[in-house]
Amino acid sequence: MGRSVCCDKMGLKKGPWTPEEDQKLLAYIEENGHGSWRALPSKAGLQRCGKSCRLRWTNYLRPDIKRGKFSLQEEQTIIQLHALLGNRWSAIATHLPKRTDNEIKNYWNTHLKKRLARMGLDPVTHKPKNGTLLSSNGPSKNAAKLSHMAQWESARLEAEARLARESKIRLNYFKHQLNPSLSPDLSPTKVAESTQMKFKSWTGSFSKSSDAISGDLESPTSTPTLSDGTQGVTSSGVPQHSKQLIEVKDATPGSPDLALIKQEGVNEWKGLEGTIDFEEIKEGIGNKVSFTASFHEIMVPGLEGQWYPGAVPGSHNMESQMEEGFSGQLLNNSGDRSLSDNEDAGRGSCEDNKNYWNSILNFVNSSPSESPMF
DNA sequence: AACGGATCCAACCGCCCACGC
DNA sequence: AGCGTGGGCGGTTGGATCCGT
Repeated sequence: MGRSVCCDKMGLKKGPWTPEEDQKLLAYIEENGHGSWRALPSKAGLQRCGKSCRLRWTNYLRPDIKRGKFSLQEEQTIIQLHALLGNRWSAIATHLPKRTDNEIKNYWNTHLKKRLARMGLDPVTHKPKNGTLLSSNGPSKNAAKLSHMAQWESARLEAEARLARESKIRLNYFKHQLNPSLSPDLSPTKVAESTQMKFKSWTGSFSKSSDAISGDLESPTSTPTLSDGTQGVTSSGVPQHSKQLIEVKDATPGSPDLALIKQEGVNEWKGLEGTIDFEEIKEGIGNKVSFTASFHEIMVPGLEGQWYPGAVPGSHNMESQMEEGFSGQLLNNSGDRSLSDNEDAGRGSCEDNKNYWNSILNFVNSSPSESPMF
């Protein structure tokens, strides 16, 4: 497999970046985007390799990076996730908004790892080194429980991470709906191709007068019918078009929010839990404006091959929910989960789980002045 | 003040994987 | 199928800074 020629062999600069280099890189990316990292340095007038530029951008210059001291909450998140995921810094970083994997990795290596070691916990396994910590039932039994819980949590986190990725893609998709020029690669088809998602999609034209939209919708194409009577999804994720949607109201052109729709043969209105993409304004006559629109209801996979609407029901702040939701739920649920999970799973193990995290966090939360270990 | 060890963290290195040809 | 390339990831390095003696 080919390997890119490293920087020094090409006579390119290495080492710390100067403010001038940062400025050049920032200015170029702000104007052109990064595109191909390999081609970027010459275009931006930098004597650096593309990889160095990419790292500098992703770890330092990117505008959505939070720098500075880690909060207590962030520390807790890192410790919890590291216990479950190990050194998978990028996976951990997905749960810490605005922190880079490199920063988290450094913080772990320089602060948290040592702190755990001082507390008598193995930084790799997060288990007591001598088997005495947290032990009320005997070291071996406790260790077995911890291992078992860690396996469950790890599996659960894998699923969480997958959902988080999908939500991120969905978020980008909504952003694409708002401003396609910012994210040209996030068309419905491309998004669906890149993840386990499908789109119910309708296309039609209608007119708007005053604040409401109503009118007939017609479809340019025919589509397969699903078993539940809804329309237009292909397994490949390529949107199909439907004749089913016949009326629309309470929708705002350009808005990704909810709309009320009524399907053929159905009397009641229902909220479209997806996004509405108004493609063009065709004409305006008096106070009436006609639109050509396409509607995409995002479907995400559930268990046993079922598909569910992917939007957040009733949400009027979909974006913030998707950005904060999973990591927030993850953390908040670490204790509450024990009360809401399937009771057949065993309340005792849930309590152990809660105690496990509490015990870790109690130690971590203890300031040096409060703990004899520091 | 000077020195040396400890700590921090930006940056680099090397491996891996996905993708296109 | 094999190769070249781009990019992501985790591990490591080394210069800068801090801190104790």
